[in-house]
Amino acid sequence: MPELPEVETVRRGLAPAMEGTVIAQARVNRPDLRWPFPDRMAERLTGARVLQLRRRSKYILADLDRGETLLIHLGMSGRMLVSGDPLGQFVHDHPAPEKHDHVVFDMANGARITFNDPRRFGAMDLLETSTAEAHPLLAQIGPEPLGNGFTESHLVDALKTRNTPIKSALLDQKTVAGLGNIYVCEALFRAGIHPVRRARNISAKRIATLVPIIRTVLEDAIDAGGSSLKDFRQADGELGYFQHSFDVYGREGEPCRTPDCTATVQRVVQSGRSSFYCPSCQR
DNA sequence: ATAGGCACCTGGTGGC
DNA sequence: TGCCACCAGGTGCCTA
Repeated sequence: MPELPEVETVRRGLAPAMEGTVIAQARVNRPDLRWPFPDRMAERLTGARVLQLRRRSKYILADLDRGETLLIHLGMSGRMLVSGDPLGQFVHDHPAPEKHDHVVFDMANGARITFNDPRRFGAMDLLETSTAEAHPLLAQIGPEPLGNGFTESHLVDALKTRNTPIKSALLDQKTVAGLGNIYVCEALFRAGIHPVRRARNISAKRIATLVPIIRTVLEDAIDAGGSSLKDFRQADGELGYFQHSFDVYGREGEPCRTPDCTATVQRVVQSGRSSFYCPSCQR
């Protein structure tokens, strides 16, 4: 479930097993995910110490002590399983290898990180740390929604000329980083904005309301994900997989959750993807 | 420059 | 049980 909150949850789950620790051995079980891995990736990772795990949009960035940064994207189906952690914080024993385990890091502290991705829309690359932000995959991305750069004036300016549905404009990572199909639907519901409306036709005042709403939607989801980390030991160890209660996403035909609203959640397909909304609350 | 559609890939679900 | 159509949390690339 990798939108920003899930990626942040994964980052937080990986941090205690990886930060400050040497990658004793990195192994790759195939030559590529969405793209070929960089040259000699396993060799370049093996023996490197992870200084810090960062997140930019839906990317995880692992800064290494060799001046390189490992970039990780989970795509649609990517998972990071932590096992064998000596602190007993995660799945204790290494589970049997599974289909689609593409990359494995054995850490010097005994932890094992397994990257599993059935659809292989995920990616890994190695960047020079000092110029990481200039990487083509990162350079065009808009402000972090939980950072200082995501302001009402930014969003108003970014959307006032966009002749595309507000749903599409918010999915565009140049507008704001990290939103995906679920949280755009949820944010538009909370803002009372119909997903099909053209962005430039929505008043600046209404667009401005989206800023705190987007922040809150994402923070709520991160809080929910973070709490699920506590369940790791007895759970099956699936990092980044947690329950979340949605107002509209995936609820086609079910009643709107707004008090006194009698409408049912509708689904409309926009550029090939489902949008869920309440036709009464969202205009 | 911007907008829309396609492609990449596997697995789960529901209908016949 | 088998087969098939359809759906899924992302995003780069190609075309108008």
